[in-house]
Amino acid sequence: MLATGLFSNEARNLGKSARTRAKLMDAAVELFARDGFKAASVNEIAKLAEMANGTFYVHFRDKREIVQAVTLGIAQELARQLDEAMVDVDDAVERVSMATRRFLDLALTAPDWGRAFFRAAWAFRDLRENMLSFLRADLERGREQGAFTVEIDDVLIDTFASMIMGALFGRLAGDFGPETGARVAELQLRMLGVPPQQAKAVANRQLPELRLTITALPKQPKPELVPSR
Amino acid sequence: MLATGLFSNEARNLGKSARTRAKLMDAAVELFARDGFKAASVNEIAKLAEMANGTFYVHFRDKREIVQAVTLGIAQELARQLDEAMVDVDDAVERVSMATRRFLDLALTAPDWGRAFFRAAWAFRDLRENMLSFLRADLERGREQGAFTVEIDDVLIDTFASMIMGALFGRLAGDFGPETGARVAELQLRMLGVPPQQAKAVANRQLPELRLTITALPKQPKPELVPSR
DNA sequence: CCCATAACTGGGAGGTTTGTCAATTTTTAA
DNA sequence: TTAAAAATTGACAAACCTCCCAGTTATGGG
Repeated sequence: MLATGLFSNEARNLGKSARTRAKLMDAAVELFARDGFKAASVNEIAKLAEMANGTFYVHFRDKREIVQAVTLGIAQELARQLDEAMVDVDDAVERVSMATRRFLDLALTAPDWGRAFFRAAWAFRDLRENMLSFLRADLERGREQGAFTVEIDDVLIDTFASMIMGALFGRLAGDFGPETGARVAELQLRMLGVPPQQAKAVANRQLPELRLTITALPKQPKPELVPSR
Repeated sequence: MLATGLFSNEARNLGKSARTRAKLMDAAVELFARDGFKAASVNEIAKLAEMANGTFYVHFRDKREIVQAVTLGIAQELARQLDEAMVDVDDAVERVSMATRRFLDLALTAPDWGRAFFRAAWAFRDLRENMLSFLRADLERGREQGAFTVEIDDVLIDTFASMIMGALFGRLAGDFGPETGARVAELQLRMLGVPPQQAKAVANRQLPELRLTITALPKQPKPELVPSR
């Protein structure tokens, strides 16, 4: 396995230990995506990362620990990217539509990450709830703005998330194409009480270009101010 | 393990072979529900069914085969029960609401079955698609009756199903209470284009008593097709 | 450059898993 | 009743798993 995975890419300028750790995590993502957390074995992870079995235990106490590191890393990075894409969007209708569409685009950009996230979302409640808190904020904003007529409760939040996860699954399985995100966003807005015509219009609004590279870990605070080239 | 599971119950008047097979399937349901299809081991299934490891292989060629038998059995029985509960309901709005609510009630009546179904629905496409065909029929009926304004396509069907599966997960995890079914049905009807007030009213309509016993297998029209060996 | 220390290796202990099989018990039917 | 057929058992081979550890190699601060 070449060190081309997202974690490795992020760690490429760090020390040897960090690079090895990242390589293991990239291999783990690939296997978690394919086989699930339980079925993926440490042996196979080490083998895919091209190192001896024993090396794994230098960097992780046990399998549980790499599962935690990987799922947390994925969730954080997805949340960060999503958040970044929406910083300057105030309208809740736009935000909700954008979150669904962007999330799907993002997950499809790195399908192994998407698959691993899909598994993690059902398996780890805390990770799931962490992601949902962002969602809740946008839904409540929509009520305040008078855009959503539906009552907001836990079941709604969860249902909304399930719609996204279902779409993610379908996209990853190749059942649906790139237009899926817009369609699901439209259905979500209808559910929330946005008039059908507006729901369709907003959900199909063109989004700014998606930056394709994912850098796995939170970035350095600020790049130096450099005169544009 | 006592022979109290649903498959065993169904097979209690059949020959010894069928009873043993059913006992293994009941044990398998329990473990599939808890650990998933991959993580559950044949050893453990046999142990839980109180028989020697070798006996398993008399009744099933390998693990794949019992997984298939169990998931098919669960899906068929749930579909049968659902269908039976709705034979005399013609209005699509009612049917759609009822399907969601009944499905959840049913799955909660036999939580292990519910959990195994939840896992199977994501893992086995054919099983999933088989269930969805029923759904599609009701949604199309609703369009014909002029009750649903939304366009019906594969993404809609899938999204609709995802909402149900999400609710199932939440119910099984104990996150939500019995009112969840009605709430999700309401959200679904809103999404489909039913006016909010009507959606709420229909989704909260009292349902006739749920028959609590599940008989696991449909009456077998013919004897075993496959010669055992 | 030197060498303390960090990183890595690979074999292996001890456990579990799948699937087979000869021996034994139970069921069935003549 | 009895013998053939069916069901069941439990030991076992072979593969694979997790985690450990003694020995080896690579790294980088002084």
